[in-house]
Amino acid sequence: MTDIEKPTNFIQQVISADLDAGRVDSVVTRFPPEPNGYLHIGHAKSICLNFGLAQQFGGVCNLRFDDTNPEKEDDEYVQAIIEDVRWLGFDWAGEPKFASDYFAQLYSWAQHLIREGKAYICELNAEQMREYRGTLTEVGKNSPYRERLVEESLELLEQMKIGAVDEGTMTLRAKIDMQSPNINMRDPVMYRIKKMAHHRTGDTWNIYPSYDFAHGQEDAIEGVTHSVCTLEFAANRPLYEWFTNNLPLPSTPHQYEFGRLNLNYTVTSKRKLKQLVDENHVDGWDDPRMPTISGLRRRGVTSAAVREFCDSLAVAKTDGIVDLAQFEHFIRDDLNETARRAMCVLNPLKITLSNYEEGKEELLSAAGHPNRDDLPARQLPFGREIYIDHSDFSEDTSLSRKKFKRLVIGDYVRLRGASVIRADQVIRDSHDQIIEIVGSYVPDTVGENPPEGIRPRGVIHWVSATNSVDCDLYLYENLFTEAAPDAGEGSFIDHLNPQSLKIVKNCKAELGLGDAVVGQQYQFEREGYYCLDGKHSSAEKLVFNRTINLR
RNA sequence: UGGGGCGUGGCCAAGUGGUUAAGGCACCGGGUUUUGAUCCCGGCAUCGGAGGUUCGAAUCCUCCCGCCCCAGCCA
Repeated sequence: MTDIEKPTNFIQQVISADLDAGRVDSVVTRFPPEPNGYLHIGHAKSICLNFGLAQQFGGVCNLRFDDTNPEKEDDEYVQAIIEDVRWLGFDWAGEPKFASDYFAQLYSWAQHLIREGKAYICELNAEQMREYRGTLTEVGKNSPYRERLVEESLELLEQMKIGAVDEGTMTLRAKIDMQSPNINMRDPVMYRIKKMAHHRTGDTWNIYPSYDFAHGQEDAIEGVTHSVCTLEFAANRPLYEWFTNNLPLPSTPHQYEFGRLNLNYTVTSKRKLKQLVDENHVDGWDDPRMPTISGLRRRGVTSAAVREFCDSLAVAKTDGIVDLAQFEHFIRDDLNETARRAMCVLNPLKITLSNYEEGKEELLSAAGHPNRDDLPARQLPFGREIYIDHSDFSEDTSLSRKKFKRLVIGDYVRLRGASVIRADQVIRDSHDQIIEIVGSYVPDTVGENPPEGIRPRGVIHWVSATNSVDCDLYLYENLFTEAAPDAGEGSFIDHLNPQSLKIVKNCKAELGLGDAVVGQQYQFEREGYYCLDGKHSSAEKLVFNRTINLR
């Protein structure tokens, strides 16, 4: 596509070096979401990175669900994530993987560490454990259970596993260093008791491995060579390495961290997105205002646009906030190329062309796209009565041609794909509101320049008043009024934009839009990009979502 | 404050001692245009600060300043 060589990021450099030095034979990456929510644009960056890396180096990428905490996880999320990754255009190696598939293996590795004297059952409760852990500036102190006998720990772990121990009373901990300046190394928890059914393993287990005890081992089992995660896990890397170094693993993966994506005027935290859904601030996870993959899809954003955007992002260790305008650029860029053109009048104002034969209707042909002839042409019914948008007419005839390239009394304008017309007279109702314009058309100007002396001020869109389809338009704005909804005091909820959804009813769309299908993008010329909403649209009522306006 | 990480134009960034300091977004001019769209042309920084090393530093050293992450039996 582009002949400009893209600079390589630091992870690509590491992989190249590993390949060159023979440290790895082929690349294996993974995208490891926890199925506790829907994927969002931030995940898209990680997905494009991980699957992209595998593609670039001829390796493979796994989709792995990190389902180590049954508390917040659900199969609903598993299915949604699978759909979203597919929609983004990626395919994983083999079947999706699950951390829960490795629970038995993890358990025996835990026993291994106990036997090696590197793990123990601790009976400190949560509060005590916090006290013993120390703080950022003070070292911690050893748990009184730290030197428990191996056999005893082994037996207690088994008791925990079968459900004979109460939640919160015991944990399995790695015996590392309570004096470590890295708090993550102060005897971290490997297993905690949760007498809770797991969405895949049911009630087989009463204990579940912690993220730290699970992640590196999952990577090792799958032969992941480069385990790429976000910056906040950097402090966990020594622990990741401690486990991979102290366990008899089938391979030794390595962790690399990059900066997660932050976008202004939106939130990208599963917790906050879930709150928006749970408190009904939005119409579900796939509300078109949500930065979720499903929301973007419903909004009409193409997966190509998401991919292009993600590829434009730097993979580095800086944590900046990307301007929403950058994402919007890629959305428009793709839609401009792919969206079919159509016309829709949001705020209809009737124009009667007095010199056009009454009862006559002709079919005009318009291009499906200005510079693509592979898209089918459209048929536009044209007659004596048409609609234009109210905002395309002004009574102020002093407006300069340059400033107002639309219709004014006594002047001409080109109807897109049709004739040049002139406005002659304004008709008002009893409240002095303009309800109709009487005008005239210039014969033989369809696809032809008007005669000398007639200079249209501009080109406006229109639709037949007698042969069109009605529809409602959902216009979306940013969900938040603040660039950084999370910043400052108060809740991000306080910064919700009350104007984020505006519904415009009874719009007039060109006839062909009656056959619009979900998943097809349209550009309503001079208005913006739209798509049929799968949730609100029905046979009787067409509903279109505005993906984004034109610049 | 202990540990880890990061600071290049309004935003995202490339840059790994010698280049006129890439590119994209945004913005501002101008041209084309039956979408005030697209497209095209042009404009737009001395690199957090201060010292130092060097013939030469955004790139190396020192000190300072600022921001982010870690004190869940979350991930």
